[in-house]
Amino acid sequence: MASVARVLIDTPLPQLDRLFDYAIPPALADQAVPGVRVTAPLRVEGRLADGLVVEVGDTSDFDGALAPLETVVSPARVLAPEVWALARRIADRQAGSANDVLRLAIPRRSVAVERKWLERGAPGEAPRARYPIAGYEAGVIESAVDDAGRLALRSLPGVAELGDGTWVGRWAVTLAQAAVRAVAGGRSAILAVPDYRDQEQLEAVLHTLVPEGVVASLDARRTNAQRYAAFLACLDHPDEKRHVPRIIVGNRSVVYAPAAELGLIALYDDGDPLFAEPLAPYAHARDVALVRQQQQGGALVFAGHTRSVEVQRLVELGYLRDVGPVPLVTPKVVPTAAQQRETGPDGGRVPSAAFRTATEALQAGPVLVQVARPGYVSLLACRRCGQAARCTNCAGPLQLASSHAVPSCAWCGRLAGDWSCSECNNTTYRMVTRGSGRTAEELGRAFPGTRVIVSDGERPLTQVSGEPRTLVVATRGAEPIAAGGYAAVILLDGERMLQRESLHVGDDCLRWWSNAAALAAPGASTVLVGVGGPLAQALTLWQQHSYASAQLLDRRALGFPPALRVASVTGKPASVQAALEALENVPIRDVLGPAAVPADGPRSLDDGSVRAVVRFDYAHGDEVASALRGAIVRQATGGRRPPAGRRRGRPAPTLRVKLDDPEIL
DNA sequence: AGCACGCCGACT
DNA sequence: GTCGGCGTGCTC
Repeated sequence: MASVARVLIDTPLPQLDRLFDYAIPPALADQAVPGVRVTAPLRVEGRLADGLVVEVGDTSDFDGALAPLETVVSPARVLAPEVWALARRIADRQAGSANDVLRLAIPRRSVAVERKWLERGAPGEAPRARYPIAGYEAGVIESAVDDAGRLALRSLPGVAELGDGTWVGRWAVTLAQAAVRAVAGGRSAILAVPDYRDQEQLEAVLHTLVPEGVVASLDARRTNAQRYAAFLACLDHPDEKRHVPRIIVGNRSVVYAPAAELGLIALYDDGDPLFAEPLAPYAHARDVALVRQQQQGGALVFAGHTRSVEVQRLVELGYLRDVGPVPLVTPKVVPTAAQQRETGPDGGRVPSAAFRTATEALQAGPVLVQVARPGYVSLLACRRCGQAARCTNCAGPLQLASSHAVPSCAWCGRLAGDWSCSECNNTTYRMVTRGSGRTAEELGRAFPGTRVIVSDGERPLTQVSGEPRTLVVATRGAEPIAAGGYAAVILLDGERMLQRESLHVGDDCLRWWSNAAALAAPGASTVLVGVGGPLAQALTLWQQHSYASAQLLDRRALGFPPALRVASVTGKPASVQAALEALENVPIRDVLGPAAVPADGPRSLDDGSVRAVVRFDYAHGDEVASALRGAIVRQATGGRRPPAGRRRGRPAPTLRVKLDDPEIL
């Protein structure tokens, strides 16, 4: 019987982010096993901290006398050994705390849910059926799953019908089948998708392939109790003797799911910004998946209609194998030059070629129109001089929520009923961009006898019927699936989407367009309005990987990620300075800044923060992370603290480090 | 975070 | 001579 427990204390303090040894009292000897929640005294007898037993043994490196564990909270082993290894590695890589990672990996405890789980017997039987995975070279995905292959998988465009009349993207069928292959081989699979609409598709397919208890869903749209129940469903019940393989589906944090004997970890559409974790330590799900596959083995699949620059880099390094459909399947995409616009009943927004395509296709089935912005009208400008209308309070852009609404500021929300132009004092404005609501009104007039359905970020639809004379207006990313596929897809706002200023606008647009085009019926046309050049070419030829490859070349030339890595260091000038000094003996490439912060938009202008961006090579990631981590710990312990009187508001960390922040630059 | 230890100014 | 200031450091 082990006498020493190594415990991770549940605390946000960076200086306590290590294991503490405790003596296991004889009374707890058979309960204090790796993975269970415990309470233990810390520093002062009488003060108890929560913690997790990471491992047990008979010796300790600690010089003093070990304090005894106080209690074992529950027999549920919520911290699986492989999840601990992953959390430790990710925390180190991101200059963060393992506790922060585990907050994403383990839901808060719910006593009632846990009791129910413990009382119930262990269910689950592995499916034996095998399904040939269609659309690719025979056996190529199967053997990758069987032999721990690493794939950059080009998903099949198009939609597929399940037995019960629901339709899903064909990508979902491929990934579900790959997961079933893993489970049939006795190992678990993790399938990570950007949002719940993608997740519903995967679940629908899996429902037709495997028995109920095999699939666990860990999505964030549920209450904590539901999430904890789903989490426990992934664990082997204490009474269960054998390991039950499962298919675990979820959003970005599912990459931390407890899955012993992992056969497959797959991400769909890894370029979607939803895979970037907004909570410390800000690890991207793609990176977590890469690390986990290295640690735990099994197959690794990045699937999607587009190729992220990050995955393309790994393909070109030979780390991932590029696998595409056989035979080749490509949607029919027609670019339309911008100048062909004619003024018509639609207000001149839809060029004649696209108009003809839509009119014709509406007789055969539903037509998808993809637009850029949600809501009604997003921006206003002076009717006389064209100057953009801005808030007098914070200079944010003014917007209109409905046709009769008073303009309001998009940033601070202030109403601007008394607006006048800052240039010419004119008080009348006009609309310069049109959202899905406005477009729906216009298109309804342009296509008489047509039913118009709107799907946007606020009210997204999952599925529409295959009825003809249905026009579906959707903002990018909120396109519903049409039964049988759309008879035509019109990508309307390409020009405007490209106007955003960002390092990866091109990648984002190509992703939005490709994902929409993938919803078309076989042989149906997709019209890209008003965009030419390499992006239009990549979409037309359905060669998104070529665009990613060209992007990678650009990034190399510019010294931007993912050609190299970056760390942003934000905080008070003195803290940032100290962090940069900690990097003095680390072979970084260079430091940009520290510059006065334009960091997080209009909110944080007055807090006096600065930000520096450190660029470094992949080979030196560990050194950079540990040096920055040192600076964080030093600043948490050494530095003088705010005066005794407690300050209002949240404590605003004086030093924040983000590695590989996709929003940087 | 808390909380104790530790080495310099006004006090019975 | 001591009581107590909060700067510095530790938490099994």
